[in-house]
Amino acid sequence: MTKLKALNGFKDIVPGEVELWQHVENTARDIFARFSFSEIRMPILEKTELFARSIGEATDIVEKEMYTFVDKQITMRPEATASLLRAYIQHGLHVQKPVQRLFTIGPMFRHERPQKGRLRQFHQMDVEVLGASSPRVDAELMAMGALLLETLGIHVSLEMNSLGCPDCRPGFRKVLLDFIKERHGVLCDDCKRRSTTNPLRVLDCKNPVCREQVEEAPSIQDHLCDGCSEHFTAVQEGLNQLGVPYSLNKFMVRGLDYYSRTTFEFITTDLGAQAAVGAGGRYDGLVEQLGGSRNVPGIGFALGMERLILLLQQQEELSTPNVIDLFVVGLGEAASEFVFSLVHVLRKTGMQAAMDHEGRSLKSQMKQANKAGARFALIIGENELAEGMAVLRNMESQEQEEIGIGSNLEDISTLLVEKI
RNA sequence: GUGGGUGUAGCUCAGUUGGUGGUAGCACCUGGUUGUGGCCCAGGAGGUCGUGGGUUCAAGUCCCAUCACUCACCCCA
Repeated sequence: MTKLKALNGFKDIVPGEVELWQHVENTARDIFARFSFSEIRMPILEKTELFARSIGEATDIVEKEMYTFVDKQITMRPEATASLLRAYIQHGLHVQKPVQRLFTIGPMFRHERPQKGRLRQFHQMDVEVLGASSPRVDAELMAMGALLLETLGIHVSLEMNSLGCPDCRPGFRKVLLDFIKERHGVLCDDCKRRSTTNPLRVLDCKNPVCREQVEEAPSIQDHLCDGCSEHFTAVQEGLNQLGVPYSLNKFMVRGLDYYSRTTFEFITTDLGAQAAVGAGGRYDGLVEQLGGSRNVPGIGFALGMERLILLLQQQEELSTPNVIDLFVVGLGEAASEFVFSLVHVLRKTGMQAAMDHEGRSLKSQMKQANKAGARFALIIGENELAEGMAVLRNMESQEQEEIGIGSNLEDISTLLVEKI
């Protein structure tokens, strides 16, 4: 029989590792709550059309990376924003509150070749603000992301750009295309292709030759319309006011079609080829494009959880040893049976209690208690059982005392809660 | 889709010019203590050497194929 394994690009998160995930999630939930975000959870399957309409028909994600049930026209979400907006529109959340602040945490699916920090099922923490157009919200959101990463102890840099809007981007695109045409011959093959598919992408090519060529390229920041320009300036002022360090990157482009104006990335150099641990931006036309009300601006970003975890793991081996309250040792069949009942009563009172079910020796059970991180061990053998007492050992101080135990388990439980 | 690297115990890895699979480390079990954990010591268990073919008296080692994993390109969190 062939061994069954998880699919390529799909990973189990096992005990010892899952604690780190919980830590990241708990920290995020705490910070999101401080910024008045509410959680929303959406299904993983959506109509294929939703992603085609939001992310863009011509993007790599939609063209070749989606897990789609072709016969049913449904797709496992490759990102969260589209689903979240669908839910927002479907439930008329804009009516309940003019500004909705929402976050969601969960798995996303893209059929790419896996590599470091990139999986086929990966997890994102996704944050969106709907109905707010103020540049202060852009700054506030970036400040929240920066605070979360800082709280987690992850060192990144924040880079920002503006992609303009449907009014000014086409103009810049033309200027850029002219610039590219002049150097078309020396650009790499990928960029030759990009110059027709998505010229803005040429700006962030990693090829050294292209980089050099593009150094002198026109900056979109010089071609913004008045509205976009004012917004861009105000976002920077907001970041300055909040003391959030950032740098402007005129080469930064985003891969999804829906972005407008502000875009940003939290960047690291410690993840191999994967630079972005988080990225996002404004998408003012998207709600309307998906059939929602007009003039509902939006902005949001996503953090890649696997990437955060990788960074935390390589920054320091932080081990969170498990700790329990009490390990109850039972020696002999009669004592074990008694302990079986006692442990359950202890657990009902809220105590983290454990025992051995294999009838092992005292020494072995003490080892288990130690490994489980028990603060106390309660030893009950045949003698103790007969005499109505037990030995309570403080595992750290090694002090032990005899306590009287009757047949009433609740009384024993109460006594132990006092002692421990 | 394209290119590179790696497959030996649950994990991390040795394995020489081809000559019997490692007293290796971590983890696990038992004992050293008639009923007391961590440290130490002794012992034990654990393997189709990824899989299939080929060369050879002999293959973990050389050759071919295949699968898996991994890193990178593309793209993205």
